[in-house]
Amino acid sequence: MSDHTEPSASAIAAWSRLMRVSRQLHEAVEGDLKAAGLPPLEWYDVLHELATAEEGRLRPYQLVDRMLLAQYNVSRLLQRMQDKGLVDRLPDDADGRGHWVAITQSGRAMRRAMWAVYGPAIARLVDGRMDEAGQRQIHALLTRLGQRG
Amino acid sequence: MSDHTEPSASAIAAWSRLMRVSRQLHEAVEGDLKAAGLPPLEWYDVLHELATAEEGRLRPYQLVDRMLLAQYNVSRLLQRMQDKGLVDRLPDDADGRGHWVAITQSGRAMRRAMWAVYGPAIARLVDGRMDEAGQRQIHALLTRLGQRG
DNA sequence: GCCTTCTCGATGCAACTGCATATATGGAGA
DNA sequence: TCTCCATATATGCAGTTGCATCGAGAAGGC
Repeated sequence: MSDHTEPSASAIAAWSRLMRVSRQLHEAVEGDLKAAGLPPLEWYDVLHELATAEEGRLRPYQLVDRMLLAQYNVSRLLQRMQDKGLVDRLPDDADGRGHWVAITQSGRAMRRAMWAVYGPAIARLVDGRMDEAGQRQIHALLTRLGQRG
Repeated sequence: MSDHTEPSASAIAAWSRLMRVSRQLHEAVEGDLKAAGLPPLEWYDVLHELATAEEGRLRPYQLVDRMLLAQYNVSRLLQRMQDKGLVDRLPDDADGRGHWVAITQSGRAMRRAMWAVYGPAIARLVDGRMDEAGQRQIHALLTRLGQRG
């Protein structure tokens, strides 16, 4: 589709829009959470992954894979969340190198509290601006962009 | 389009895909730049804004507006870039509170060097994965999402 | 068993960010 | 002019990130 060196004008336009809009929307949600005295979005992602995982627990490396976060970043994020009592670390009897990270009751409550802000934000920013057909279209197009190949 | 509280399933799907793919692509480009020993993407944005501005210069607050960055962040980013000789600060005779930030020759060279990596990355990640029709479509849809309203 | 290599996770240090606030000038109005 | 508020930019401090590396256990070959 190109000489693989100089991007097309339409690719540059799509790229810039993607970078700008995604950051803008991300910050809008972060702002809502902060205004409600809640922790950042990535805490929600962790809690969500854990809550929907088998037995409410995952190994840290699984979180690294699912969240596209650096390993050291996950390590410290979990430490902070544990300090707040939202997750627990439990030994993994089958693998002495690591441990399980399990969501606590307090963590489940925090997930609900965050969703009470996050959900309406998505409703406002996405449902409020685009009908379902557009949403499906953008989902499909972004999926193509995310495909490595 | 909704009760403005609970987002639709398609909105959640579009949202997650947007957050995930934009971050993934951003990191891919940052990785390319880092591998080439070049500074981060936002340095390119500053250099681009300055290079295309009247007389190659802008006031810091104009960069804040165009780049959706926090004021204190721009202040320090410019300091770092000045330390590397990529921009200069010049007094603004008409407004003693601030100053002009001007791109240097070295800054223009850095912009070219970064584009030599950035451009091909966009070509690979966008042109390589989607034809022009798709690119235009995603641009249009994202523009709608970015519209406050 | 023993060695080598790989995987999992944590951490010291430097760089960067966010928040609150400081400094200085501009501008409007009494 | 003097006062008061707004705008432009910088900065101290605490919290977070990135990078490199470390230590410990797992896994495979011999």
